[in-house]
Amino acid sequence: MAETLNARFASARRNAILSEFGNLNADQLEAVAATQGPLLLLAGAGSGKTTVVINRIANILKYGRATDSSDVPADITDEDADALEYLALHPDPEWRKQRAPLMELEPAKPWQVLAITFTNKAANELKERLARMLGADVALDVWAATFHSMCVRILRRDVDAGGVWTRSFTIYDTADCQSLIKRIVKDLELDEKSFAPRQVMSAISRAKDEGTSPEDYADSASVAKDLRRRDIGRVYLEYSRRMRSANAMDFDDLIMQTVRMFTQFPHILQKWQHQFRYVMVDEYQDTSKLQFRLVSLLSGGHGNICVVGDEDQSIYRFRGATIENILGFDKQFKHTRVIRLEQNYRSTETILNAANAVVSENSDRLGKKLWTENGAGEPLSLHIALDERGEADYIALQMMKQQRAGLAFRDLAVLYRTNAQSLQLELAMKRSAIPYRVYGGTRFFDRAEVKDVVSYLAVTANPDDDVRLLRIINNPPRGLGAKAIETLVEIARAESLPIYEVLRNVLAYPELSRSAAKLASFTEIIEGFREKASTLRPDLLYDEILRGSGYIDMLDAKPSLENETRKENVLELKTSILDYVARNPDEPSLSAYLDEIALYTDMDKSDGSDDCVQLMTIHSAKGLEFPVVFVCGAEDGIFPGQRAIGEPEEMSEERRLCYVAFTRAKRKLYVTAAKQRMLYGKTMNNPPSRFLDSILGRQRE
DNA sequence: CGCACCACAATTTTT
DNA sequence: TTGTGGTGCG
Repeated sequence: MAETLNARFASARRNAILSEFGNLNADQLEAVAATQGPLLLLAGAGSGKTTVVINRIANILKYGRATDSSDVPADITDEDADALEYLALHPDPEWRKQRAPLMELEPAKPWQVLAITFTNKAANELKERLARMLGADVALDVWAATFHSMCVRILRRDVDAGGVWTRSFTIYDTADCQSLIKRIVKDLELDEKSFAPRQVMSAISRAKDEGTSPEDYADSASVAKDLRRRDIGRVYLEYSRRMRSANAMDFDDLIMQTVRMFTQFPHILQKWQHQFRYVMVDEYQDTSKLQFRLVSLLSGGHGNICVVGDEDQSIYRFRGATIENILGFDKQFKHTRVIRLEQNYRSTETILNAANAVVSENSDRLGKKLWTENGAGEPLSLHIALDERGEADYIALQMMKQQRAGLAFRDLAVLYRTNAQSLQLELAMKRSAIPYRVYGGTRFFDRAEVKDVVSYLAVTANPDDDVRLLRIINNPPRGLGAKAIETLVEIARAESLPIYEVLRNVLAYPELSRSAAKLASFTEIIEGFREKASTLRPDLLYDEILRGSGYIDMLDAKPSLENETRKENVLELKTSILDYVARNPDEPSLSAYLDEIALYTDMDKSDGSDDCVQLMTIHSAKGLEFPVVFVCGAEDGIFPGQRAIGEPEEMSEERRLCYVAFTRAKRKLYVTAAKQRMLYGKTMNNPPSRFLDSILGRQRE
């Protein structure tokens, strides 16, 4: 008797709760309800994935595990079950509120929910949507973050346990790391041509991803008698040393050191495992091995791990992402439930068929077929122009047509494989007077002048930051010659000290006597900033730095158009500091601001407000949608790229990239190519993309 | 120390 | 073709 009441109650409870999440299809509801244990959510493009993620979190926060458990309170009655059954059918808010306690089963606190996203932008959107649903106070306490920002938060609390880094460690961006590597390659007297910073860095990055230490790396090289690997191992070792000495971490370190800390100190791991009752990872198809390790560690306490992704949209292999994570999830986590979201709400049948046709040639898939109720819609337009200029003009012409037909410019997007293709498109937009915006390209924080002034801030926060210190020690010029700086660096190396330590005791080194006065005056400037940093608000400190360093004076000294732009950028940084201060009025700190800009390249003013057509690479279009999409450069050699042809793995990724490109379109898709194209000063005659054959159902021999 | 000139390379990119 | 980075000269 009690048995049936309990079952009736649990089932009614589930229905009552789910009735609150209207507008979801059966699969989506299933996903929202599945709160416990490992869950693999295969969400095709345009399948309402984000909505499901938001609602699932809301369910966890409001009702805990109630929709996924047969546990019921001991003292329930038939009336209670009746009430819930009534609620499932009659969405009366008053009633619902009254009966809420009946529906709850250990609701989670906001800070017990961890939602890892691919970008900061996505994390913010998640928080905003949660705030609208549940209130800002709840949303703010949910851990919605990228892998990197989550790790920073964790490390800032606990990293000092290891005794290597302090909690005020500095984050190096890619350019900082490359300049360090370049210096090391020089110092080790390796050939700078065959050890390009870029390549060395990606080798080191791969080693870190595989959990290989510098020592192991060098060992494996000597076993294999691989000379190049041995040398890279030497660079890797020295790189790690100097990063530690500078109290700095690169992006990979943020994750690797978190994993290391967790393995080394089980009590720290347990603390975090305990905190995160629910762990969610979005864009799981683009996670790396190291990230997988981190996810398994973090979710190892409660075992509630939900990953969301689409193996057909895995497009970041070049960056260490491994599609194996999503393909093997159900083997890594026992008793995984798999839910597929295959109904597409975004595109027409025509568009989906084209996308499916291309990606269905891949073998590394879990299998999934998108379908839609949207109907066939407009036919695809394929256009092969004479050259890239003709292609761009065709696109501009079609854009004008679409606009006359009633679409806004912002509804139109051009997607290309490589940034180099944007130039001709821009020119065509200009010729046709179409307002446009190019996404990507050089970012604000990558500009030299911005890096300079940020370096002043960074050195003020952490004077052991050698890379940034070297960037500014003679910038603006202070009469320090290359040899003086070289001597300084050598002393620091010989003594295994940060450069700044040598500077502080400059008089103790006779080799530096000739430049001692100049070095001391630099040290004095920095000391002055450091003193002020403890009392001054970051924006005021910044004013002080611009003046005290002589940077603004330097720009003013030689008025030119270029220097005007630089000054604008330097002042724009102040805007960003002020913005940070406004968002953190209680305790604005310099180091927290530096964290933010290290992890936030996305200061991009995303004005959806101005009416421009949008030009971007396919990669940066991931997650976006547009009524009309132009995919250009559909030629073998461009898309798929030359490097991918003949490489099955790479070809798979290019097909997925094509799938991503096509599924951005809601109503109409254009695919264009050029018979002849100038690239890097060379004219090439590329055949039309093999992807066109897939779309048209043709075989190529 | 700054500027001019030449060589050279060059998917995709967020953190 | 374009941009960047290194070298050499004034």
